Amino acid sequence: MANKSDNPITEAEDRFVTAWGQMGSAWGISRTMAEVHALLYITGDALCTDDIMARLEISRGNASMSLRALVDWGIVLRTHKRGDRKEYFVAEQDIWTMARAIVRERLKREVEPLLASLHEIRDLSSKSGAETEAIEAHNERIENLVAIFELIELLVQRFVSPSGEGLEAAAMLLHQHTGERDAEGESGGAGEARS
Amino acid sequence: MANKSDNPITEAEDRFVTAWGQMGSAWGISRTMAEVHALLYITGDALCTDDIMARLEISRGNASMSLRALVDWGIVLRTHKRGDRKEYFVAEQDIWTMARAIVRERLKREVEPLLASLHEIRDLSSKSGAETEAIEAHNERIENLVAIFELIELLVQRFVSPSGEGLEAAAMLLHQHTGERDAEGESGGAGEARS
DNA sequence: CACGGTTTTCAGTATTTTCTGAAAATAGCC
DNA sequence: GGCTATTTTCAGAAAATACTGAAAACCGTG
Repeated sequence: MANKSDNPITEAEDRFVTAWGQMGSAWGISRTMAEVHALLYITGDALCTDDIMARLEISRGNASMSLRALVDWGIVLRTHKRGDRKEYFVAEQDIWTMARAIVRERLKREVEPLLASLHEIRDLSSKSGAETEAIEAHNERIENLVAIFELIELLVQRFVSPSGEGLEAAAMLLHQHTGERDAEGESGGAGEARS
Repeated sequence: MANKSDNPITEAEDRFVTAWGQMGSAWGISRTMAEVHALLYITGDALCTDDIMARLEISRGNASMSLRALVDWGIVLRTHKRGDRKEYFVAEQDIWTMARAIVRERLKREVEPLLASLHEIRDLSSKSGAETEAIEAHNERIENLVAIFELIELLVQRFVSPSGEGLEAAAMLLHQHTGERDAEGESGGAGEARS
């Protein structure tokens, strides 16, 4: 068997794994977790822990923890092959479903706690007896933050969460609404992936 | 002079600094940088390096580097006070301007490089002579990624970047478009902050 | 152009985060 | 239940990241 860079597809996969891993770490996700996801997504295959360990050269523990996290995020699913005791993992292939899961999860983990803090802070601030100009300005700043994050939460919930569909529609709507001036042709829309 | 938690506003400020710092680190921004920004935003004052060092208990070097980064991001501005040699810093107070700056910057730093990689990977992938079903599926996955990130880039550029205004409008549009069903009243919209 | 005040830089250190590897838990099978 | 294959956990190690402090650079002034 030849080198792993024997064909351009494998090379492309590796490059994608690297790029996605970097993106992930810039967004506060562990590089390895993003790489595992990248590998599962780009190959499209059901891989077992050993496949992933081998391809990414990581330990069993790391693979196990990353996979669990990805399953928790809802962008990777566990599967089995008949007659094989091992667990296999597949990435969600529909890119909008994936995007929704990611956005939903980040909302839950980061925006909601922040909003909870902001509400507490607002209560605390309004307890201040005096009503100087400085205090009013402070309160207004808090209000503005609460308002923008509530708006974000609302929008995300509307387009991303419950029923499912909607994000694409919104994207298309905006796309249309602002008028098309893109250079490239409409080759391969992002909404057509198989689920 | 009393304790620093002497009044609820100061307490609220500290809490906000902490919450914003946590949010920042979940999003791949250094905690301190986010805290410095939080402090400048929430106080609304022009503070000098020493003020910030004292309030956040950080070193001069750290303060200097964080401030520079914030200025680079375009969400903090340098100012001066007449008859004072020191530099002072103020946070952008308009929350939409701030949001636009942040989104724009992240697009530039993280989405654009990813897209560049994806384009290279696409070229690489298409070099594969053979056209098996597996290869076609691989190419389609890459196309889907390119499409979704190009859409994101386009939307962000449209609403966030050049002319300036637009994000609020979009938000309001969507807000309207999906029909209002929020429990709370419309107290204090996020768009009214002074610049 | 020398001086005091101010800011920046950066080598070294501290802290945080991530990863490993082996032991413990779990799960299917006979 | 006992046996083996597989997965999970987690204490400690390694790597990455952030922070400090002091020296160097900068900058307006006399």
